[in-house]
This record gives sequence, C-alpha cells and structure tokens, in this order.
Amino acid sequence: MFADVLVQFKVKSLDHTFTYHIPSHLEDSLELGMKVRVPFGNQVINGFVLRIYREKKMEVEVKDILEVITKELKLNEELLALGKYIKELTLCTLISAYQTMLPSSLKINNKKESYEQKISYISLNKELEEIDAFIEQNKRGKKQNELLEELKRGRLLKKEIVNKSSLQKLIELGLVREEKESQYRIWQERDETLKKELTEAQEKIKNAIMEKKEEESTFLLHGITGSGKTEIYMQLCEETIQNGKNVILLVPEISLTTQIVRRFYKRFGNDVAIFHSSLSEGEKYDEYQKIYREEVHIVVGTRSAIFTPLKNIGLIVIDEEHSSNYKQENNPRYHAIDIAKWRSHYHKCPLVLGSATPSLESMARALKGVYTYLPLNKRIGKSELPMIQIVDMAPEFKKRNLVLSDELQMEIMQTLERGEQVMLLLNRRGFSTIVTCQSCGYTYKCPYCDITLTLHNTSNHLRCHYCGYTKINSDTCPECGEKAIRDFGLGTQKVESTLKELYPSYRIVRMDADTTSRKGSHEKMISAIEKGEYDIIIGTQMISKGLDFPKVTLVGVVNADESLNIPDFRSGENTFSLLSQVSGRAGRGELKGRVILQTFNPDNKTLQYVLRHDYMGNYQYEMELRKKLKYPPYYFLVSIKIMSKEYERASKEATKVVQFLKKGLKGNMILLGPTTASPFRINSIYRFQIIIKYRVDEGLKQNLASLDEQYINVRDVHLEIDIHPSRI
DNA sequence: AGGGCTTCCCGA
DNA sequence: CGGGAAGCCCTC
Repeated sequence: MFADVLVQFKVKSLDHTFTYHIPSHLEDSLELGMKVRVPFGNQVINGFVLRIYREKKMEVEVKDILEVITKELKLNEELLALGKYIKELTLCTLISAYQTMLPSSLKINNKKESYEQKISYISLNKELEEIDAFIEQNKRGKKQNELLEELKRGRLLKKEIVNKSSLQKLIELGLVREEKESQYRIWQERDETLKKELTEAQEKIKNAIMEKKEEESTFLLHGITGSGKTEIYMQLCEETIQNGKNVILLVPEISLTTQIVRRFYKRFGNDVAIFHSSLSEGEKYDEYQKIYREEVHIVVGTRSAIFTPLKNIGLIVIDEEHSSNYKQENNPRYHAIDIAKWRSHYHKCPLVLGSATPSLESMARALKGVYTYLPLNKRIGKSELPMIQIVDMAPEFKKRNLVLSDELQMEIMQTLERGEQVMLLLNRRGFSTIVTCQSCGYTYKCPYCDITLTLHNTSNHLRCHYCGYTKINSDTCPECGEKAIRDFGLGTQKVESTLKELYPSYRIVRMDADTTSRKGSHEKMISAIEKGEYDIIIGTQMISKGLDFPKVTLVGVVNADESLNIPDFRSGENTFSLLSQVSGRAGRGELKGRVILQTFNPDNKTLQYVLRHDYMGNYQYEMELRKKLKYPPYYFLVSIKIMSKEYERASKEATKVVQFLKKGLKGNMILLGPTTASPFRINSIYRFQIIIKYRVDEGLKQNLASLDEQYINVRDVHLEIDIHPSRI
C-alpha cells in the first residue's frame, strides 16, 4: 500500500504530494487526513495523508512512512475538500489552506506533545474491609481517617483539596492511589429561564428560514439595532438541534460580542463550543476536541471557527456580516462568507447573514434575489430608534471646546442627573497617535519601513506598526534640538481626563485596546457597566457593536468624521455602519435614547443618512458612487503586490507583470498600475501594486494562477495576489 | 525549508 | 590554484 503525503513546508515549490510506502504494521490504522512522519531528503518531517492506494504508478524508489502522529485527530473528508477549494479561491498553497483550518496546537509542525489538562484525583486502592480495618487500628491518625471516610462516601476526590501530609502516608501504605484524568478547561452550566417569546415579525423570519432547512440557501437578515436578531438566532439553533443537526454561528470579534456569547452559554450551556483568538492554546485545543468528538451541537466563534470540524451542519449564521473582520488579511486571504457558502452547499443547509447595516455587496445580492431578503425594522418592545443630532464643531473650536461641544456637555449632565448612563465613542483612524515636533514639523520614521512611528502611551515607546521596530520617546527633537515633541490627535485618555474635570463626581470607565488587553478584563468591565457601577463609558470601535445596556440613553460620537477621511473606497460605507451601530446602543430599554454626532462636516451626505436612520438612502448614494468609480459591487477587484529588496528589481518586475496581464485581458477588464503600494516599503522591502477591476472573470483566474506559477522559483521577487481585497 | 553540489570570482 | 561565497537543484 502507498500514500500520497503533502509535506509541511509552506513553499510553492513543494506544494504537491510525495509518494511513500505504507509499512504493513500501519496499513490497517492509516486513514486519509492523518498526520504522519516521513523521511524527506536528509531530514525527517511531517505531512498530511491525502491519498491511499494499492498500486504505485511511478518507477522511482519510495521511502517508508515512519509513524502516524495523531491517531485521534485528523482532517475529515469535508475539510480535505474545503482546503482544495481555498487553494483555488485564494491561490494559496494547499498546505497553508490546511494549516489555517487548524488551531496552533494541531498544526502540522507543532512539536508540543499534549495539550490536555490533567487533573489529579485520589481514590481508594483497597477493598472496603481492609480500609475499615486500618481505620479501626489507626486511632492517632485523625486526619487520615477523615480522608478515608470521605473517600468511602465519594470514592473520588480532587487532589488539591486534600491534606498533603496525610495523603502522602496513605499512598505509601498503598491504601489510596492517585489517578490523572483529562478535563476540559471551559465548562458552562445552562440556565433555562432565559428563553423569550418571539414577536410575530421575528417568528415569520424564523419560519422562512426553517422552511428551507434542507436547502443550500442564503438569507440576508436586515434587522435594525435592537430588533432582536440574537433571539432569532437562538431559536433557530434550538430547532436545528431538535432536528438532529448542528449550528455554526460566527461573530466578528469576540470582544465586541461578549454579551451574545454569554447569552448562548446561558441558553445552551456545555452544548456550545467557543472559538476565538483570545482563548489560550489549551482552551482552543479543548474546544476543538469537543467539536471533533461530537460532544457539542453549537459552535460560536470568530472567523476561524468556520473551519471547525463540526459534522452534520444544519445552519450557519454570520452575525454583523458587513464586518471587515471576516476577511483574513494575510495568506490565505479568504472571506468567511465564501467558506460558509461552500459548507452550506456541502451540507445542504441555510446560511443566514445578519446585520443592521448590510454590506453593499450583500444588499445588492438580496435586491437581485440571489439572497432571500428578510427585513426586520421594528425594535423589540416599546423601545424606539434614538433621536440623532449633528453638532458642527467649527464654532465650538473657536470657543476652545476641543473635545466636547456645549451641546454634548449639557446632554451629558442631564443624562447623568437622571441617573442614566452615557456612552462616548472616539472614532479613531488608526490604533495609536503620531508624534510630531511642534517647532520644525519633524516626525519619527521607521528606518526599515516607509511609515511614521506611533506612540504607545503605556510604555512611552514609539513603535512601527509594520515591522515592530521600537524606540524610546523623548521630548527633544533629534532634528532641531527643541523640546517640542508632542503627540497630536485625540486619544481616549485625553477624553477621559477632560470628562474627569467636567464631571468629577461621576464614575468613568475607558474601554480601548490598552485597558482591555488583559484576559478577562473586557468581560469584567461589561459586567460592571451592566450592574451600573459606571456612569460614563468611553471607548473606541469596540464599544460600537453588540452591546446591550438598557440604561445607556445618551451616545456621543466625539469625532464623527474621522473615519470618513480614510482614503479607501469603503470609508463612506464603513462610517455609516459604525455610526449607525453605535447609535443603536442608545435607548435599548424602556428609556428613550439620544445621539449626538460631533463633526466638522455637518453637511456630509453619509452623516445626513445616519441622522435619518436611512440605510436605503445611504445604500443608493454609495451604489451610485461605486458605479461611477467602477468599484464593488459593480466591479470585482484583484490586487497584486510585487515586492523586492531592490527598488529597481521590484519596479521592473511590476512592469513585466502588467505586460503579461495585458496579453490575457479581455474587453471589460481595467488594469491600473503599477503604482507604489502603501506603505511603499516594509521591512526594507519595496512594494509595487497593480489593481484589476473586472465584471466577468473570463479566464482571469487562470491568468493569475499562471502568473503566480511563474514566480515559484524566483527568489528575489515576491508576488502577492489578493482576490477581492477589502481595502486597496 | 534546508542541505549538498556546482559555479563563479578573485587574490599575490 | 584554491577557497569561500553565491546560485541551483532536489527532496517520494
């Protein structure tokens, strides 16, 4: 017997299988998708078994497989096929497709032996009569006898709760023994009381989806903020499980959706496996095991959860489907919606895309009838959409109101006096602030990348966002020698200190990357806010989605236009959805909500649509722009990056790539470039970019694949193709 | 990826 | 001519 093995190296030149002989002692146990150890050249490496067969067709001598690494965990048939699809879809190597589908603990080249958490138990090692006899004569050992009595009742005790010295003696005498047992790290109890009645509108939507429960069918659930999408998801889960099938639910980022995840835990308890990046490696391993062993019916998680080996899927839900987090920004550059569609086809099950502000792509498909459109435009109960108001900041700046306008200050005061909560969003463009010399205008640049360094306030370090280069910040300018280095821009810390001055007696919590980086801190803050331990919540994007605090009645956006100025064709769409989402945090309970948007462009179209809660208006406005400028969803995009350490080499090769593409291009394709990519240099590597806009593929994919192949063995030039990039 | 083998370049 | 660096090729 022979096997084709895909080796562990993520290089294009090795991205094919090698044939090995299966030694007879492995013939019975070896299966497709298993990891094996094989000799390769003069080294020993790992690989996945992709094919097993009787007759060897090739004439060359083949080597033996050395051993099977994991018997209990393998890539199943579905995932093996899915990997091939990802390779086609994104032009990545097959091995990197399989690698992204697995948590680190299970990746092919992982060396660590075991991730299982072992708990030590002690139990009786002798017959009861013997134990009783010992107790009888062991008059002095009071503690020891107590322990034995305890064990007689329960038979099994955790080691750490037992008195050490008495245990030691009993083990020596052979009366008790220690046993180790694997235990999952995460365990959640169910709390049945939480089920809510669906409204008629919600019920209709649920039924429309369940009607097609056996079909590959995509739904766009367009429900305004607070309309009760989560409850629909939960009841869909319930019914799907009753039908004997399983569910995957994706959320954009776990920290943004803590509350949803908590609701799922409470409702479904340990029937849920959770999957996201802030779990420890051991936790991820455990959750993966639960899924693999078919111990759970529901998987809730971020992008990568779409690859979990859940069998018999009856429903896939992607919440906040417009989120850019669903697109992976490094290789393989897949979009979770594409993967979800593939799996929905494989399992013949519905896919539900939910959002208050669907992406233009999804909405366009819904209007065309490619997706079934399910609108839900009423909030649950008596709650209504909040009143939104725009404040022009230009006159406020003249009054020296740099952070908060008079209007917003007044509203905050009134809200606080009523005993309600205030949420303030700082719409920030990047992650951190840029540092400049106020005297000569000097800014620190990274020596390896074409980018300015940004300030990390906590450690007073300047850091390159791309290569990780760091240096200590000082207030003296290296260029002109003046002590005039300042950080510009508005940070959450600055907003916080302003608020502390204005409202000294109120309790303020700040939620941003700095304050929520510690494991569990985000969760704690949310509970504290729910309990009313804070009056004002300041935060970045992370407070905009998924949170549900009934006592928040005022939402203020400190700088609404910041994200409008990002030079990206999606900036209007993204700003609309961000501002609509954050507005949706106001007035979710009985109390009426209010929203204030501070801006320097009060007449901006996007802001005007936000003001009127007019998704469709904004949709049509954006679509017209996209049509004119030939952007998605009217045109598809491909971005190609050409990179080299040498400027000349990169530039010349980019021109060659354009020439090659022009030959194969059909009529309606538009080719732009080569231009310099942004940033132009990362890690001392020069980058050029080519953009293709097209409506119909017409052989483009094959062209790109063959282009990619041409660069397999080129060492000094690197090619990167992003099909449907989210930003260009 | 990583190692062995070939080729290239240059010195005193 | 010789040695070290650089390029090339192969891995079942």
